[in-house]
Amino acid sequence: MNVEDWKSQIKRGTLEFCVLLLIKQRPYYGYEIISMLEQYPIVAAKENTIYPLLRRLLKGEYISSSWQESTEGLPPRKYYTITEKGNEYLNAMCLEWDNLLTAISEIKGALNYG
Amino acid sequence: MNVEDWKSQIKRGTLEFCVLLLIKQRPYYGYEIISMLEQYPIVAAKENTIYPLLRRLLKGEYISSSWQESTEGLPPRKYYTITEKGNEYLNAMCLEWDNLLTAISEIKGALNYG
DNA sequence: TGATATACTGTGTTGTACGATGTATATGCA
DNA sequence: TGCATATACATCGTACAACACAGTATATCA
Repeated sequence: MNVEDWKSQIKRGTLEFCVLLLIKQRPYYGYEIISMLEQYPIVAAKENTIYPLLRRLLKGEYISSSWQESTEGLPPRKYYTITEKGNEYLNAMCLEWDNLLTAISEIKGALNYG
Repeated sequence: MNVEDWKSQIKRGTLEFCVLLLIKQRPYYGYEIISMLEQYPIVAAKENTIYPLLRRLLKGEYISSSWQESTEGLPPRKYYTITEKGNEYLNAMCLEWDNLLTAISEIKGALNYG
């Protein structure tokens, strides 16, 4: 039990949240998601985490996928698009995320006024 | 995979964070922590979650405990106090928590400007 | 031959949340 | 006496996401 372990635990759920927030914006392909998240070490994750996550979201029909040929002779890319079900899921997540921020903020506040 | 599952996942790490934030304020006993967290459904947890968590924190020496007799004939209470090591751990968590909020905020921001 | 970018797969481990259940003390009610 | 309720702590087993480690495959460029 240390801060590194905690950072790994805190990603549970948050990673899924981040990925859906990205895909809601526009279609993303897997490698692109990994690169985007790398910018933020606290939510960075490698292939062995992101691809299973994308597969779970596909299976739950929160996202859909389609292959696109690359223009520069690169391997084709699988683009992921959010579905209507995914949008509803994400909206529910956003509400719960706000609840979480409120809860932690108030618990922290008790440190000053409790 | 649904919002209820996600709420359970999001508690990973956050619960530990909340418990330490509470205990930093003043000594708390287990049942009191459970009652406090019940006020916020997103971080609410039962005995089977909180007591193992407290035992892990004790084992890691992030908190210490002492039994106190109850004044009204109720069962004795085990009070938990944060240690110096626990304070350092909590400070590191606070920094990472801010990183997380920044990351999610910027990823959300990409929805508007990206 | 090697590096880089893209894209996906598989095995096994770890650790936390949580369902279910148990132990124990004291009060209140019929 | 019997039963419910509140308080207070504990144990057992399961599910699952993150992740370490490793591998497969295509295509470009030096």
